[in-house]
Amino acid sequence: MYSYDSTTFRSELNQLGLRMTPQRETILEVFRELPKGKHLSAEDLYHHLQEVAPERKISLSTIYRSLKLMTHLGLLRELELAEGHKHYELNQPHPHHHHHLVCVRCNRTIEFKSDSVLKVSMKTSGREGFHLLDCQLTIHGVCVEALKRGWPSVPQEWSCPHAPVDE
Amino acid sequence: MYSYDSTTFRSELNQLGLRMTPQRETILEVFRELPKGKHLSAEDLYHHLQEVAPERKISLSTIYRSLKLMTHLGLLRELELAEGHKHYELNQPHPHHHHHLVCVRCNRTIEFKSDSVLKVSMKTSGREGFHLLDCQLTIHGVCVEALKRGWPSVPQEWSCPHAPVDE
DNA sequence: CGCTAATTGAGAACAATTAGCGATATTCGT
DNA sequence: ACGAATATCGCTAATTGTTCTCAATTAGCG
Repeated sequence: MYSYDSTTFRSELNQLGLRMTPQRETILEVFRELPKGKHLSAEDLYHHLQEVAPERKISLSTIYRSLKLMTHLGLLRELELAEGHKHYELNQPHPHHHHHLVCVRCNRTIEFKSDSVLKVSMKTSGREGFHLLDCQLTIHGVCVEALKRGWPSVPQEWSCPHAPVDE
Repeated sequence: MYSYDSTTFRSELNQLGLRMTPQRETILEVFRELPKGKHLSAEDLYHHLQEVAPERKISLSTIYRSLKLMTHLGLLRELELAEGHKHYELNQPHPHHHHHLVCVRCNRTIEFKSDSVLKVSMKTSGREGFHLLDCQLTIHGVCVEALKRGWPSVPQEWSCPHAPVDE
């Protein structure tokens, strides 16, 4: 296992004068059991619990509070994948750390890994004297399916097409 | 000048059956004159106009509509810098294209450039058959000042510190 | 110039998130 | 274990950022 377990979570909370609660434990558990590549919004999590384990239902407020806390603690990663609301996933260390490619038309999301992005992030944060927490490369594009479907025309002058041509 | 001018904007609009309006022109102008490294939210833009050029005041609805349109057209870039609301800046082609390093405590934002991120993005989108629109690497960290000020402790097990150690 | 459809402004409507507040439950010292 | 101190919970109401509705206006084109 490569990410937080309940015990580590508890001691980290206690170090900060915070407490472990069944709710927090439940939320961590849900994220740990989430299939790879899935991420949940607050609502998603709320409904998921209601369906899968109604006896462990957690109020929306608590969910919001916990997601924020756990993100702040580095347990979770907050994703902004252009769907209007935030999504969360476990924040995993290196070999599992990944980024996202998103189709701006159909919202399809693909995960990918990149050591060079990690390196750039470490180098940059180091140079600026930052303590690195997380780095997310989000690529926006249009997938072939969406293009075929004749979605609104794609403009010509984008930033990335002007990227260096070598390599 | 490396980005859209009003004329290009107009013809692009017209090609799509849309119209150039004083409001849209004003908004483009504001962004073009914005100092490097600054980005505005919808509210920011609204108030900026009210102060700087009250006679050209634009309604909030129109601002939201225009920001969305211009982002969709590729003129603007939508930034999610963890401040709760979206910020916008001109979307600039290669040598000016950049990414952001953000302090999660004080919200200070530093821009930086990276060819390797561009390359990763082009390669990844190409491999998945995506038409590349924009790529943004956002690094979250804590700056030294914030650390010194004794902000809430920083957790130990982060994702990026586990990154490959070679170089 | 005049027609048609895109656009605007104002406010209402929305959806996601947060705050306030008693009631409850976890932690820690004993 | 027990009990005090206080973090946390769930509820509801409030806020925030953003979108929608619709009548009035205006850009684009012949």
